Amino acid sequence: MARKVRKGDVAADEAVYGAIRRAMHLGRLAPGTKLQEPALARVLKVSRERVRKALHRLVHEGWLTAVPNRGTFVPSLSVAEMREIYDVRSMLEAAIVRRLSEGHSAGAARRLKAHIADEKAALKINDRGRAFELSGEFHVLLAELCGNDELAKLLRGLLTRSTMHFSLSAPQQLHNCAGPHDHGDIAEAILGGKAEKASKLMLAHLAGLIELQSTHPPSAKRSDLVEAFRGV
Amino acid sequence: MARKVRKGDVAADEAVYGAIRRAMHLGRLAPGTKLQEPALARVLKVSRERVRKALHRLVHEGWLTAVPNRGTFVPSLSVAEMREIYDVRSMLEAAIVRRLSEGHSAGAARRLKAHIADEKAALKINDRGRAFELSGEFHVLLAELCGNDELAKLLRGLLTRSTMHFSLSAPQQLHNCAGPHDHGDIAEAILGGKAEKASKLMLAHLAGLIELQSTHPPSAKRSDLVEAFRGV
DNA sequence: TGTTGACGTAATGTGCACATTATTTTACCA
DNA sequence: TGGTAAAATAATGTGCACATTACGTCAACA
Repeated sequence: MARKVRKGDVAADEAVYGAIRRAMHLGRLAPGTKLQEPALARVLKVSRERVRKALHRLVHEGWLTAVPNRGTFVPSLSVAEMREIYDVRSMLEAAIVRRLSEGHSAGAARRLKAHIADEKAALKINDRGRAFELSGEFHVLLAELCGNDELAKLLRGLLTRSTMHFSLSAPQQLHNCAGPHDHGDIAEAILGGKAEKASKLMLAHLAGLIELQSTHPPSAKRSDLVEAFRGV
Repeated sequence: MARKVRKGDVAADEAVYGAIRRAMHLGRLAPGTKLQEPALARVLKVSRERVRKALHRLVHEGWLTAVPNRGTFVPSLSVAEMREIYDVRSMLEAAIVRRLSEGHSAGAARRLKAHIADEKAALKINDRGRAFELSGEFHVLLAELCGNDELAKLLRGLLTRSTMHFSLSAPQQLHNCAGPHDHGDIAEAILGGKAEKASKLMLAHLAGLIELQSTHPPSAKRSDLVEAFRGV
């Protein structure tokens, strides 16, 4: 990040924004942690204003919660909120797989097969981190294959928010999806044109994720900022 | 708005944000209009920093588009983007009415009936503005009746974005919904427990809206800022 | 006359200093 | 010793001044 800072440097903004998001995604920032602007500016080696801008953006996007004159905090997503998000995802993703089952391009089928192969490979060599990442991207991929950018963007936001409190609690020993072969089954149903089956499988898959996450209540301990942003 | 500006004054921020959103909703700001910070600060009688904050928020929420070192502009929503948004709405709202048809509380039924009555009353006395407002709220109401806050919040964003380029082009002589009795029919199907029929009606309703909006291409003329924010 | 170049003006982006508020520490008293 | 209040400290919020960039104007030249 040792670049010359010029006017309108969107890369620096993105770097700060990305660093915080990455730290959250890696589970380095426990819910309830206060993100102090001076401390963050020191750790990330940027000005306080840049930190402020990134924090405001993250608040607007729902990643963080701001309390006036108090500061910005990592939210403690309740189980109820999580269930609501999964509920919305169920509506959208059921419609997505149904639509894909009823018709998709040859390129879509190829990308889908390639992704499933990647996931299996990652599981085979026991690469937890990669498998976790890919399992999340699977759901985004399905949205992208519909050819609707708005849909993909929306689902990406829902996915990251729904997996947030999960990855915040215990990201090391988790797998992003209940059954490792769930994705393969869903893809198979889509490629076979079985709309109802694909829809049912997706709903069951998401229901399984809710159960899995509900059993992992997030811990209450606060995180240290210097530790959290080590190498992100 | 003649208040003493104190530390952490969230009301002032909200006022600026609301003024811009209201001006857009009223169709005062034509697509392509540049929102200059000094001019806005003069018109709204606030500091430039406050305007900047509001603009950044509106950009992050998708209402405006920012070009680095160039400024912030009222976006020209293409027909393709509009269709994508309506596509997502179709997925969600079909699921919503299906769910409501399969079961809802007595209070939900009462609120739904009351809303339909309000809409009919507004149409009867030919109150275009009120009818326009209510017709939009109908869709949000359905989401709210599901008891899922995340869902309602999401749909509200989609609704405002989808009606944006419409209200930007010719908001005066428009009705927000294709058939004036569409909402009544949908509500009737929901209250009668006819899930499939309600779903079909909603999809047809949204399809009609797309057609209606596709025939109204937004004008290309720029807006004057002092004129746009008169009394908002 | 059309085009290109430089210059002046005005906008955006950023860091800094200060005001205000919250939090912690400390001292004092019952 | 426990509790309360006040002062010190540190954080957030805001306006301002300056640097940088884009845009419009005008003149010179082919």
